[in-house]
Amino acid sequence: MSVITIKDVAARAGVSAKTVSRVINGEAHVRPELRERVERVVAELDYRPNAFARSLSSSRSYLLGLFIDDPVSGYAADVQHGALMRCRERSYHLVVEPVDLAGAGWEGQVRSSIAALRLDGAIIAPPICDEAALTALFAEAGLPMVLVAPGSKALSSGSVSMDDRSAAREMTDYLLGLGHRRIAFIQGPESHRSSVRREDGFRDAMVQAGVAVDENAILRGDFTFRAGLELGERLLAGPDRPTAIFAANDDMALGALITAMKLGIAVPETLSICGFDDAASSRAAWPQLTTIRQPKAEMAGAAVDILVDPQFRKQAGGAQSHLLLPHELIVRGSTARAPAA
Amino acid sequence: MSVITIKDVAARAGVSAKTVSRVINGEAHVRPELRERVERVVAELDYRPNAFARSLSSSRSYLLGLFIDDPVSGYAADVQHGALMRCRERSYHLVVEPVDLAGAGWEGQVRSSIAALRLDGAIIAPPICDEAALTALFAEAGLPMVLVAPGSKALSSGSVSMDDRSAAREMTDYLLGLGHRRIAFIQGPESHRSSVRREDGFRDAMVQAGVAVDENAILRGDFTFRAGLELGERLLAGPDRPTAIFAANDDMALGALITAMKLGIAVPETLSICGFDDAASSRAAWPQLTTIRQPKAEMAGAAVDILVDPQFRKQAGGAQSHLLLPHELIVRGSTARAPAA
DNA sequence: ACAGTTTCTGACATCGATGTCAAATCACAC
DNA sequence: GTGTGATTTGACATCGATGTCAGAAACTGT
Repeated sequence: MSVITIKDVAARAGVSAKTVSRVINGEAHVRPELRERVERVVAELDYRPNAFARSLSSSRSYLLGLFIDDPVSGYAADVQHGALMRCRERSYHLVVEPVDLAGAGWEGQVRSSIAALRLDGAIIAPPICDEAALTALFAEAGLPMVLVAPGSKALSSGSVSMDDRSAAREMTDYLLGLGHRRIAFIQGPESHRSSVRREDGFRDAMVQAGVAVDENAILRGDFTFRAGLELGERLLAGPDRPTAIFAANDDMALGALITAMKLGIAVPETLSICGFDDAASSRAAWPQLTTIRQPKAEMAGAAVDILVDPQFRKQAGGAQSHLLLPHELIVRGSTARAPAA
Repeated sequence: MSVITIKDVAARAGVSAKTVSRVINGEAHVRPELRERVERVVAELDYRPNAFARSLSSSRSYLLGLFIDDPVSGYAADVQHGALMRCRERSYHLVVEPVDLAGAGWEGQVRSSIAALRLDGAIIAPPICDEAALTALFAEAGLPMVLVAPGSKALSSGSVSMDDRSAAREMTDYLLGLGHRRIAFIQGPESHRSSVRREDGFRDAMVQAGVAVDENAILRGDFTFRAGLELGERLLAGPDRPTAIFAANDDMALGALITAMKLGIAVPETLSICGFDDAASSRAAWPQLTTIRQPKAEMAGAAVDILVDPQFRKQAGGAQSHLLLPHELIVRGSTARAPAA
């Protein structure tokens, strides 16, 4: 017999299939003695329930969807890894679905995933978690969802985030504490809402310290390394250059760092640079980047928990928990006391 | 009615469920007229077949598994992306399963995925595609598999790879052509078989050019950035330092690059550095890395094709095609003519 | 026009689990 | 020993599709 079914187990244990089912799913109302007998047979035969049959009858899929904009980015990889590990612990599986909001037909793609896979829940990564048209699709299907680091909490979904604003404030305070006054800020794309919060935090700290914000030193990039290169050049080529650059993500900070090198500006002696994310690449540069550790994997793991835990799942209309995870300021070699001049 | 089933479509089109099924699956033996009618109703109702029911009855899951060692790496991300896109085109789904060969219990995990998900096929990424104990598990389950860039072709599985040896030879020839003679090679871990091929290619070129290989300048790293830092230091700190360093992957090349910077060695003027992979990070450094573009996404896509195409699937014992995809030498700023001295 | 093919089509069983519900068993008090 | 209520257990229907197979319809060629 190539595949072992629940009936085989039942026959061998001398009970009904239903009882075996009860044991497997840890339901109550099974005499300990029987339970043990069934468990032994399950182990003996190395029986594994067929997920499809189970899904079909229970209308639970044991599948979570991770919807993500750019699955190639390091950010995505960290989120995915966190989700994957937690899924594994809870014997769920993860289906990764790229969503290209720029391309046509993404709605159909998403609809199709929802309808065909009968996902038990959706995890939506930034920046697409801020896209109302997307979340509406899930809401419409009554699919519980958890947003990872959304710009704002939605009513119809759970969320897991960090406090971007406070984190940015801490970083700015740290720079101010090092004596920096001319601090440039490289902002992320407007569509990435949580990144907007970072600018808020930056301004908070500056205002509170009574330091004027130079609006010409607040630039907007698209989170890419290339943007960091170009905006870095814009900031550093002219006169009155800043003594510190704070970029809203690591890739852009790295771009600025490389530009500084090209221009022969010493980092951190003459210029401090810091990022945000603690991407893998932030350690793959020299000097290594001072940055904010964003708990990406932890957020994803928590998202899985919210979707899987019965206490959350029961909430009609989906999981509605909102978790805030702690971040951490990581000081590395790219920042130092402001130059004396 | 919240969920539309095949019966709804059948009723509305005035045919049997089986006929609808035929239309959906593009089977022959349906009168064009009926086919069209059914298609119209499917579109009208926006019907999507339930994947579980389908899987249960057809014992095909429309699911492919991607088994990967370290899902966080950039390499993994590229492979995954390639597989994902192709899956989407062919309306398959991808389940990513991390396999930690170092940890205990990975066998059980994999077995469980195979048994519970009834995958239609497995894509196995390097370096674990070279692990006989792992592939044996799939073979045992009769699950078709395709290895991505394996060290050697197995009989029981398909494979998709690039010619690592030739690629390394080309790179070495290129360095030799620039006048370099003292060329160091940073090798990858022994377990990563295809990387061993890169050393072969390096030696081929050196021997063919009649240049002696300095065995002290062939070091072994573990593919990490950190290894590149340390081995780079070992190569560059002493006397007789090489004029070029060829690393078996980009992360290590990057490490070496940073070390050179720390030591104040000008790249590429005094030292040329090149990598292998064309990882995203190879462009996020300055100077940008000369490297070999490995067709990662294409390989993964081809793996999907092999597993999905009926012509391959029919082969008893699994897909056994072996594809070789072209690579490309990408010259960027990190290499230059050897210094005159 | 008719037997012999070939091409369509649908009735029904089936995949392997879980939900429902009623029957069987047990525990305890009187 | 019997009645009451709680706990265990299993028979059977069900989820939504596809596989099988037999019958109906449409073509052959003579």
